[in-house]
Amino acid sequence: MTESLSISELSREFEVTPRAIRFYEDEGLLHPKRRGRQRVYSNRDRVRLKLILRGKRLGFSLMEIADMISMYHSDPGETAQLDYFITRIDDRRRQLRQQREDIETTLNELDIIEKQCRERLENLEVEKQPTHREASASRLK
Amino acid sequence: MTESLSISELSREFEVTPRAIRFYEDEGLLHPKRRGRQRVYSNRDRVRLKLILRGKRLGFSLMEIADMISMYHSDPGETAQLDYFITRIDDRRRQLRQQREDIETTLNELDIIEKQCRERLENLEVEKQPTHREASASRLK
DNA sequence: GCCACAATTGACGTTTACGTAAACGTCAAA
DNA sequence: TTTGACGTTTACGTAAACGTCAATTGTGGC
Repeated sequence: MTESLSISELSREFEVTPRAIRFYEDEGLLHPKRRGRQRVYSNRDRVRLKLILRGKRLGFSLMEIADMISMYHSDPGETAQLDYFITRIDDRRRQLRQQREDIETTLNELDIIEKQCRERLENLEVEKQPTHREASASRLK
Repeated sequence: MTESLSISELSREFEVTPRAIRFYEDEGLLHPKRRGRQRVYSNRDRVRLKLILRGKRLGFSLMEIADMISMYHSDPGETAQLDYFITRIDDRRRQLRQQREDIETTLNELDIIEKQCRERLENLEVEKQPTHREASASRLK
């Protein structure tokens, strides 16, 4: 059941180049098995790649992403390490909340801008047909 | 009332280096006035810088940010341009929504991870005091 | 066994977003 | 007048994240 994929299959599935995937491995973010020289990606690797790409969409650097992924599996033994670990989690959380806030703000602004655009569009439509023709309904181009 | 700032004042206010600010100008994202050779930043420039930094926090490239900022002020005259404009807005919106979704997912995962950490922490505390000492309250280091 | 094609491994190139250093102007305080 | 503290331009350096190209090396299919 543990599907194993070649690099090109994985590449197509996530729309990233094989080069990128190999690069992530060089950077220690992926550790596929090998069949001879060939890389074989397990389902676990797929999940990791998904995490990497999600991190990228959020603008994180590969190092930050590596750090986050390590959180998923690391099992720090000592209390001090656990404390530090939790601190790191908190930092990430703060950062993500900030981003979420930035997104809300930007989305609101986009709404306003689009509204202005649509108004401007309507005005242009009206200008184009200044005659007594009735309601200028939506015109299909 | 239109406060005018020097580059170092602006730099301190937003915690970016003067170098970065000049770079944004080179890239066409800022257009401060000049008093002689010196740059003078108006309130409008401050707002722009704020937008730039917000874009950066969201992981956008300077080019994308420039594009977004242009949306705030551009006044496309033709209908076709307006249509294209609205398309661009929609694209950005889609991207931002995706990011927001990614953030929610990640935040949830962080919650789970932290919870596991805290459980592990409690276990460690218990292990350290296996005697009949009463409730192990919080210890200050 | 041979061929086409996929995969691998270097190695160098490229873009983005600044950092850093050099060399100089400016103005006010000591 | 010297000395900082800023500011400017020019230029080169750099780290990150791949792209690109070449040279090999398997490897499945006939």
